[in-house]
Amino acid sequence: MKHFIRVMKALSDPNRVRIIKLLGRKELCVCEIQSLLELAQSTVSKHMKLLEEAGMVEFRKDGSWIIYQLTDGEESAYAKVMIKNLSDWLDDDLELQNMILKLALVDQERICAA
Amino acid sequence: MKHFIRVMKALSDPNRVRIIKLLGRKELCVCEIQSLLELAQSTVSKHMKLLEEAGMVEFRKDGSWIIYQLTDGEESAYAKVMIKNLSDWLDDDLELQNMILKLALVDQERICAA
DNA sequence: GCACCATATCGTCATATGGCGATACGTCGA
DNA sequence: TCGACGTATCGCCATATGACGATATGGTGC
Repeated sequence: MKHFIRVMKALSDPNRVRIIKLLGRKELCVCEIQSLLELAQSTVSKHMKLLEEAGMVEFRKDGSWIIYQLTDGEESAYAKVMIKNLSDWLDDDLELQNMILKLALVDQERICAA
Repeated sequence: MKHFIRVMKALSDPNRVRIIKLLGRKELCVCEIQSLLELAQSTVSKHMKLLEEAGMVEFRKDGSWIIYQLTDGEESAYAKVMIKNLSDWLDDDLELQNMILKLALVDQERICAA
């Protein structure tokens, strides 16, 4: 129950859902997510921590960059199913579409906040 | 996005998830849910309203009883999928198992709080 | 060592959430 | 009509949540 609730809470915030959708397209570092969502860096950092604790994202380090990607879902069945569901859902969301357009600009090089 | 968030928020509370699981077994009136979950009647009523707004439950009247059941999911694709998922999930939850045992006692007649 | 950048953590604030009791509404039976 | 029961709504409170800025941490490069 606890694990399930954690996944549901993780997906109860529009910005976190957007992060999942964006990561479905491409792995991203924190500052890119910050730039795409137009949130304070500390806010994004907190969101990523929650998503990680829910088993939905994982990260690797590249220098001082922390690069997040969706998990394969081996650790959390709930997270795995929800990631799968979300890959089909919400593609008609306008705000998300705009972010994905911006994401295309990042496609070649990392664009960070500062 | 709004609809999706509404479903996720509806499922972000353990008591509401328990209600969904119980309704998966049997339609129930508010006072039965109140008795099974051991919550105040006003609390249950509020939960049911949220679940209804998320498109997860619907109700019919039987005298002064309001009898809730899971929706068929025609109005909300998100609710439909989550109800389907939950039918397989969380069966190992102990608190839920106890409630289902109590539910068996209600199987023949309605047992209400007062 | 020192700046600089990316990220995490902390403190604070406004608002949302989940709980309760009190009360109002609606139905049924006497 | 009145009382009893089932339910909904309201007001209140404690805690959780999501946002921010300020500050700490950790890696890069000079």
